[in-house]
Amino acid sequence: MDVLKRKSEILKAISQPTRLRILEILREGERCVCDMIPQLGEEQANVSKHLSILRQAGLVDFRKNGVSSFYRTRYGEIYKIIDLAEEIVKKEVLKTAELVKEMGLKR
Amino acid sequence: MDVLKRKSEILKAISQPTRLRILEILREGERCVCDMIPQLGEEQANVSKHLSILRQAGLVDFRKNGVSSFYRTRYGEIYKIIDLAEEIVKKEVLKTAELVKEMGLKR
DNA sequence: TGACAATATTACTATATTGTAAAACAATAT
DNA sequence: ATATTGTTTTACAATATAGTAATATTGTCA
Repeated sequence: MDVLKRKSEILKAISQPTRLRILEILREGERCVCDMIPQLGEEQANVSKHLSILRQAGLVDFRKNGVSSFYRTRYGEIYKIIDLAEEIVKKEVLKTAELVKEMGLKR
Repeated sequence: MDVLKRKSEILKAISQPTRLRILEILREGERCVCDMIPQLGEEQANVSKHLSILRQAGLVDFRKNGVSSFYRTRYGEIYKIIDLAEEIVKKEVLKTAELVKEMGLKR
């Protein structure tokens, strides 16, 4: 097994916008697909496909109860990763704000 | 600006195997493109393109010195993200190892 | 100036990804 | 048995991405 490729797969699976939103929902704990669909406002088939990508990437577990499927995240690290990405965004915003401030002063 | 989209962009930029390798080289500090190419064993044009993707994603800074370009990482968070992905891989390996052990005992 | 070296860009092809629509499944209710 | 509900899978079209080859750009040096 190639660790590099595996790391790439994991990060790629996390990186897609709809999947980020799914993971955000699962941050709270186990959730039924039927609950995710309205929250996401995406086609049911689309949600299902993104869930299957997260499954294939080994990032989520799921169990079936009757006709319903319940998903949950497998690794807390996923959220640490997402939060770090958010920190980068925050830093960017901060940098831009400072730049604006500087430009303002120089008028 | 859409934070979700930006997070997605950042993680996607990091997730590609060749770019992960580039970022691994830059972990040590600023590096010249001319040093990266032989280390990566990839086409010059390909390396250049991946660097431009990292630039566009705002993850690296670069400066020119004569004909050479020197790149460096902009955010330490990038490496925290990569290391967390590696932790997930390690956990997976551990799980598999335990499974193998269990199966071994049950023979 | 002209040649060379390092890097970036463009053009192109092959492959992957996303979203949607339609069909298939499986569990439950009628 | 048939219908219904929740979910997954398949098929397809549009778009994005990665890699390679060729070309352009820029700085340096003879």
